Amino acid sequence: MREFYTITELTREFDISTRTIRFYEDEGLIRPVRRGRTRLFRPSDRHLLKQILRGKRLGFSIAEINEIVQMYKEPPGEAGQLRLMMKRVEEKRAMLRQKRKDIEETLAELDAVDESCIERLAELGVNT
Amino acid sequence: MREFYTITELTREFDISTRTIRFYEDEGLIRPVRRGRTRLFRPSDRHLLKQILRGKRLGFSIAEINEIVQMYKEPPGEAGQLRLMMKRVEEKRAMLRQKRKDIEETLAELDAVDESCIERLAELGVNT
DNA sequence: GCATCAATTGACTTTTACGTAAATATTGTT
DNA sequence: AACAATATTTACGTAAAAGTCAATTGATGC
Repeated sequence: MREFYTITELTREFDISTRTIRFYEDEGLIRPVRRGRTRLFRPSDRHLLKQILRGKRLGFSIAEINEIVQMYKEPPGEAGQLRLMMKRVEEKRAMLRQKRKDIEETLAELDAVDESCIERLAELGVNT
Repeated sequence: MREFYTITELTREFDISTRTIRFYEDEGLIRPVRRGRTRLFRPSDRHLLKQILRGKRLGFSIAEINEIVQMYKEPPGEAGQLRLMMKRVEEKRAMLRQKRKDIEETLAELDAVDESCIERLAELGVNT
Protein backbone atom coordinates (compact mmCIF):
# COMPACT_ATOMS: atom_id res chain seq x y z
CA MET A 1 0.00 0.00 0.00
CA ARG A 2 1.21 3.50 -0.87
CA GLU A 3 2.22 5.92 1.79
CA PHE A 4 0.63 9.06 0.37
CA TYR A 5 -1.87 10.24 -2.21
CA THR A 6 -1.99 13.73 -3.67
CA ILE A 7 -5.21 15.67 -3.72
CA THR A 8 -5.59 15.33 -7.49
CA GLU A 9 -5.11 11.58 -7.35
CA LEU A 10 -8.07 11.40 -4.99
CA THR A 11 -10.19 13.76 -7.07
CA ARG A 12 -9.62 11.45 -10.06
CA GLU A 13 -10.24 8.25 -8.16
CA PHE A 14 -13.50 9.43 -6.60
CA ASP A 15 -14.58 11.89 -9.27
CA ILE A 16 -14.90 14.85 -6.96
CA SER A 17 -13.25 18.29 -7.04
CA THR A 18 -10.36 19.59 -4.95
CA ARG A 19 -12.81 22.14 -3.59
CA THR A 20 -14.93 19.31 -2.20
CA ILE A 21 -12.00 17.65 -0.47
CA ARG A 22 -10.84 20.94 1.04
CA PHE A 23 -14.40 21.63 2.10
CA TYR A 24 -14.47 18.35 4.00
CA GLU A 25 -11.21 19.29 5.65
CA ASP A 26 -12.61 22.70 6.64
CA GLU A 27 -15.59 20.91 8.15
CA GLY A 28 -13.27 18.74 10.21
CA LEU A 29 -14.06 15.45 8.50
CA ILE A 30 -10.52 14.71 7.32
CA ARG A 31 -7.15 15.92 8.48
CA PRO A 32 -4.43 15.16 5.92
CA VAL A 33 -0.82 15.83 6.88
CA ARG A 34 1.13 18.61 5.17
CA ARG A 35 4.44 18.97 3.47
CA GLY A 36 4.79 22.73 3.51
CA ARG A 37 1.30 23.79 2.55
CA THR A 38 0.64 20.83 0.35
CA ARG A 39 -1.77 18.21 1.61
CA LEU A 40 -0.67 14.61 1.72
CA PHE A 41 -3.34 11.98 2.16
CA ARG A 42 -2.53 8.74 3.95
CA PRO A 43 -4.39 5.51 3.16
CA SER A 44 -6.46 6.16 6.27
CA ASP A 45 -7.47 9.57 4.89
CA ARG A 46 -8.42 7.93 1.64
CA HIS A 47 -10.47 5.34 3.49
CA LEU A 48 -12.19 8.07 5.48
CA LEU A 49 -13.01 9.87 2.26
CA LYS A 50 -14.60 6.68 0.95
CA GLN A 51 -16.76 6.51 4.06
CA ILE A 52 -17.75 10.16 3.68
CA LEU A 53 -18.83 9.63 0.07
CA ARG A 54 -20.75 6.54 1.10
CA GLY A 55 -22.60 8.68 3.64
CA LYS A 56 -23.31 11.24 0.94
CA ARG A 57 -24.82 8.62 -1.34
CA LEU A 58 -27.17 7.72 1.50
CA GLY A 59 -28.30 11.32 1.79
CA PHE A 60 -26.67 12.09 5.13
CA SER A 61 -25.72 15.72 5.72
CA ILE A 62 -22.11 16.68 6.41
CA ALA A 63 -23.00 17.09 10.08
CA GLU A 64 -24.49 13.61 10.22
CA ILE A 65 -21.54 12.11 8.39
CA ASN A 66 -19.29 13.84 10.87
CA GLU A 67 -21.17 12.22 13.74
CA ILE A 68 -20.86 8.82 12.11
CA VAL A 69 -17.15 8.98 11.31
CA GLN A 70 -16.39 10.24 14.81
CA MET A 71 -17.89 6.99 16.05
CA TYR A 72 -15.30 4.97 14.17
CA LYS A 73 -12.57 6.41 16.37
CA GLU A 74 -11.49 4.92 19.69
CA PRO A 75 -14.43 4.51 22.05
CA PRO A 76 -14.40 6.90 25.03
CA GLY A 77 -12.97 5.71 28.34
CA GLU A 78 -15.76 6.81 30.62
CA ALA A 79 -18.87 4.70 31.18
CA GLY A 80 -21.43 7.53 30.80
CA GLN A 81 -19.82 8.64 27.56
CA LEU A 82 -19.82 5.06 26.34
CA ARG A 83 -23.51 4.62 27.01
CA LEU A 84 -24.25 7.91 25.27
CA MET A 85 -22.25 6.81 22.25
CA MET A 86 -24.08 3.50 22.13
CA LYS A 87 -27.34 5.40 22.14
CA ARG A 88 -26.19 7.54 19.21
CA VAL A 89 -24.99 4.45 17.37
CA GLU A 90 -28.39 2.86 17.83
CA GLU A 91 -30.07 6.01 16.50
CA LYS A 92 -27.97 5.88 13.33
CA ARG A 93 -28.69 2.18 12.94
CA ALA A 94 -32.41 2.88 13.23
CA MET A 95 -32.13 5.50 10.48
CA LEU A 96 -30.27 3.04 8.30
CA ARG A 97 -32.84 0.31 8.83
CA GLN A 98 -35.58 2.78 7.87
CA LYS A 99 -33.67 3.67 4.71
CA ARG A 100 -33.23 0.00 3.91
CA LYS A 101 -36.96 -0.51 4.27
CA ASP A 102 -37.58 2.50 1.99
CA ILE A 103 -35.24 0.97 -0.55
CA GLU A 104 -36.95 -2.41 -0.51
CA GLU A 105 -40.32 -0.75 -1.05
CA THR A 106 -39.07 1.41 -3.89
CA LEU A 107 -37.33 -1.53 -5.52
CA ALA A 108 -40.53 -3.55 -5.33
CA GLU A 109 -42.49 -0.76 -6.98
CA LEU A 110 -39.91 -0.35 -9.72
CA ASP A 111 -39.97 -4.10 -10.30
CA ALA A 112 -43.70 -3.78 -10.86
CA VAL A 113 -43.14 -0.91 -13.29
CA ASP A 114 -40.63 -3.01 -15.18
CA GLU A 115 -43.04 -5.91 -15.41
CA SER A 116 -45.87 -3.79 -16.71
CA CYS A 117 -43.46 -2.40 -19.32
CA ILE A 118 -42.63 -5.94 -20.40
CA GLU A 119 -46.34 -6.71 -20.63
CA ARG A 120 -47.01 -3.66 -22.77
CA LEU A 121 -44.14 -4.60 -25.03
CA ALA A 122 -45.54 -8.09 -25.44
CA GLU A 123 -48.92 -6.63 -26.36
CA LEU A 124 -47.31 -4.37 -28.91
CA GLY A 125 -45.40 -7.32 -30.31
CA VAL A 126 -48.66 -9.12 -30.90
CA ASN A 127 -50.41 -6.11 -32.41
CA THR A 128 -47.79 -5.13 -34.97
CA MET B 1 -61.29 5.66 2.90
CA ARG B 2 -61.86 9.41 2.93
CA GLU B 3 -62.44 11.28 -0.23
CA PHE B 4 -60.32 14.37 0.50
CA TYR B 5 -57.69 15.66 2.86
CA THR B 6 -56.95 19.34 3.53
CA ILE B 7 -53.45 20.66 3.27
CA THR B 8 -53.12 21.09 7.04
CA GLU B 9 -54.25 17.54 7.69
CA LEU B 10 -51.37 16.33 5.54
CA THR B 11 -48.87 18.70 7.14
CA ARG B 12 -49.82 17.25 10.52
CA GLU B 13 -49.76 13.64 9.40
CA PHE B 14 -46.36 13.88 7.73
CA ASP B 15 -44.84 16.65 9.86
CA ILE B 16 -44.06 18.94 6.95
CA SER B 17 -45.11 22.53 6.21
CA THR B 18 -47.72 23.81 3.81
CA ARG B 19 -44.86 25.52 2.00
CA THR B 20 -43.28 22.14 1.34
CA ILE B 21 -46.47 20.67 -0.09
CA ARG B 22 -47.08 23.70 -2.30
CA PHE B 23 -43.47 23.54 -3.39
CA TYR B 24 -43.94 19.94 -4.51
CA GLU B 25 -46.97 21.03 -6.47
CA ASP B 26 -45.01 23.88 -8.10
CA GLU B 27 -42.37 21.34 -9.06
CA GLY B 28 -45.03 19.18 -10.69
CA LEU B 29 -44.80 16.26 -8.25
CA ILE B 30 -48.41 16.39 -7.10
CA ARG B 31 -51.53 17.84 -8.62
CA PRO B 32 -54.35 18.12 -6.09
CA VAL B 33 -57.78 19.13 -7.29
CA ARG B 34 -59.27 22.50 -6.34
CA ARG B 35 -62.49 23.75 -4.91
CA GLY B 36 -62.21 27.42 -5.80
CA ARG B 37 -58.60 28.15 -4.96
CA THR B 38 -58.41 25.69 -2.12
CA ARG B 39 -56.46 22.49 -2.66
CA LEU B 40 -58.15 19.18 -1.98
CA PHE B 41 -55.95 16.11 -1.72
CA ARG B 42 -57.28 12.73 -2.79
CA PRO B 43 -56.01 9.48 -1.25
CA SER B 44 -53.86 9.06 -4.35
CA ASP B 45 -52.28 12.47 -3.71
CA ARG B 46 -51.61 11.45 -0.14
CA HIS B 47 -50.03 8.22 -1.32
CA LEU B 48 -47.89 10.12 -3.79
CA LEU B 49 -46.77 12.42 -1.00
CA LYS B 50 -45.74 9.37 1.00
CA GLN B 51 -43.64 8.17 -1.91
CA ILE B 52 -42.06 11.59 -2.28
CA LEU B 53 -41.07 11.67 1.39
CA ARG B 54 -39.69 8.16 1.09
CA GLY B 55 -37.51 9.36 -1.77
CA LYS B 56 -36.38 12.27 0.38
CA ARG B 57 -35.31 9.95 3.18
CA LEU B 58 -33.18 8.12 0.65
CA GLY B 59 -31.43 11.34 -0.31
CA PHE B 60 -32.91 11.68 -3.78
CA SER B 61 -33.24 15.21 -5.12
CA ILE B 62 -36.61 16.62 -6.12
CA ALA B 63 -35.68 16.10 -9.78
CA GLU B 64 -34.80 12.45 -9.15
CA ILE B 65 -37.96 11.89 -7.15
CA ASN B 66 -39.91 13.42 -10.00
CA GLU B 67 -38.34 10.96 -12.42
CA ILE B 68 -39.23 8.07 -10.15
CA VAL B 69 -42.85 9.03 -9.51
CA GLN B 70 -43.42 9.66 -13.20
CA MET B 71 -42.52 6.00 -13.70
CA TYR B 72 -45.41 4.93 -11.53
CA LYS B 73 -47.87 6.32 -14.06
CA GLU B 74 -49.24 4.43 -17.03
CA PRO B 75 -46.43 3.03 -19.20
CA PRO B 76 -46.11 4.74 -22.60
CA GLY B 77 -47.72 3.15 -25.63
CA GLU B 78 -44.81 3.29 -28.00
CA ALA B 79 -42.13 0.60 -28.05
CA GLY B 80 -39.14 2.96 -28.19
CA GLN B 81 -40.50 4.96 -25.30
CA LEU B 82 -41.10 1.78 -23.37
CA ARG B 83 -37.54 0.58 -23.86
CA LEU B 84 -36.23 3.98 -22.79
CA MET B 85 -38.37 3.87 -19.66
CA MET B 86 -37.14 0.38 -18.84
CA LYS B 87 -33.59 1.65 -19.16
CA ARG B 88 -34.33 4.51 -16.75
CA VAL B 89 -36.02 2.12 -14.35
CA GLU B 90 -32.96 -0.09 -14.39
CA GLU B 91 -30.75 2.92 -13.67
CA LYS B 92 -32.81 3.79 -10.61
CA ARG B 93 -32.73 0.21 -9.44
CA ALA B 94 -28.95 0.18 -9.78
CA MET B 95 -28.76 3.32 -7.63
CA LEU B 96 -30.98 1.72 -5.04
CA ARG B 97 -28.91 -1.45 -4.95
CA GLN B 98 -25.78 0.67 -4.46
CA LYS B 99 -27.48 2.49 -1.61
CA ARG B 100 -28.50 -0.80 -0.08
CA LYS B 101 -24.91 -1.99 -0.25
CA ASP B 102 -23.77 1.26 1.36
CA ILE B 103 -26.28 0.70 4.13
CA GLU B 104 -25.15 -2.85 4.80
CA GLU B 105 -21.54 -1.70 5.04
CA THR B 106 -22.35 1.17 7.35
CA LEU B 107 -24.52 -1.05 9.53
CA ALA B 108 -21.70 -3.58 9.78
CA GLU B 109 -19.26 -0.87 10.85
CA LEU B 110 -21.68 0.51 13.42
CA ASP B 111 -22.23 -3.01 14.75
CA ALA B 112 -18.47 -3.22 15.26
CA VAL B 113 -18.51 0.13 17.06
CA ASP B 114 -21.28 -1.10 19.30
CA GLU B 115 -19.38 -4.25 20.16
CA SER B 116 -16.22 -2.42 21.01
CA CYS B 117 -18.27 -0.16 23.27
CA ILE B 118 -19.67 -3.21 25.04
CA GLU B 119 -16.15 -4.56 25.45
CA ARG B 120 -14.91 -1.29 26.92
CA LEU B 121 -17.85 -1.24 29.31
CA ALA B 122 -17.04 -4.76 30.44
CA GLU B 123 -13.43 -3.78 31.07
CA LEU B 124 -14.58 -0.81 33.09
CA GLY B 125 -16.88 -3.05 35.07
CA VAL B 126 -13.93 -5.27 35.99
CA ASN B 127 -11.59 -2.41 36.82
CA THR B 128 -13.86 -0.46 39.13
C1' DG C 1 17.54 30.97 -11.67
C1' DC C 2 13.59 30.88 -14.28
C1' DA C 3 9.59 29.01 -16.33
C1' DT C 4 5.75 26.32 -15.54
C1' DC C 5 2.59 23.52 -13.40
C1' DA C 6 0.17 22.07 -9.46
C1' DA C 7 -1.64 23.41 -5.08
C1' DT C 8 -3.45 26.74 -1.78
C1' DT C 9 -6.23 30.46 -0.06
C1' DG C 10 -9.99 33.59 0.06
C1' DA C 11 -13.86 35.68 -1.73
C1' DC C 12 -17.83 35.54 -4.20
C1' DT C 13 -21.56 32.82 -6.69
C1' DT C 14 -24.84 29.15 -7.52
C1' DT C 15 -28.29 25.59 -6.72
C1' DT C 16 -31.58 23.14 -4.02
C1' DA C 17 -35.23 22.98 -0.91
C1' DC C 18 -37.60 25.05 1.42
C1' DG C 19 -38.70 29.33 5.39
C1' DT C 20 -40.98 33.64 6.28
C1' DA C 21 -43.87 37.54 5.78
C1' DA C 22 -47.44 40.42 3.81
C1' DA C 23 -51.48 40.99 1.42
C1' DT C 24 -55.62 38.81 -0.21
C1' DA C 25 -59.18 35.37 -0.51
C1' DT C 26 -62.24 31.58 1.23
C1' DT C 27 -64.75 28.95 4.40
C1' DG C 28 -67.30 27.57 8.28
C1' DT C 29 -69.90 29.25 12.16
C1' DT C 30 -72.78 31.95 14.69
C1' DA D 1 -73.94 39.07 7.10
C1' DA D 2 -70.06 39.31 10.09
C1' DC D 3 -66.04 37.38 11.78
C1' DA D 4 -62.51 34.20 13.09
C1' DA D 5 -59.86 30.69 11.26
C1' DT D 6 -57.69 28.78 7.14
C1' DA D 7 -55.81 28.99 2.66
C1' DT D 8 -53.56 31.18 -1.28
C1' DT D 9 -50.36 33.99 -3.80
C1' DT D 10 -46.30 36.62 -4.36
C1' DA D 11 -41.97 37.82 -3.20
C1' DC D 12 -37.90 37.87 -0.82
C1' DG D 13 -34.67 35.31 2.42
C1' DT D 14 -31.61 31.52 3.87
C1' DA D 15 -28.68 27.40 4.95
C1' DA D 16 -26.06 23.65 3.04
C1' DA D 17 -22.82 22.04 -0.17
C1' DA D 18 -20.23 22.89 -3.09
C1' DG D 19 -18.62 25.68 -7.87
C1' DT D 20 -15.88 29.37 -9.77
C1' DC D 21 -12.39 32.72 -10.11
C1' DA D 22 -8.30 35.32 -8.95
C1' DA D 23 -4.19 35.95 -6.66
C1' DT D 24 -0.35 33.61 -4.58
C1' DT D 25 2.77 30.19 -3.40
C1' DG D 26 5.42 26.42 -3.52
C1' DA D 27 7.57 22.42 -6.25
C1' DT D 28 10.06 20.61 -10.36
C1' DG D 29 12.52 20.17 -14.53
C1' DC D 30 16.01 22.02 -17.21
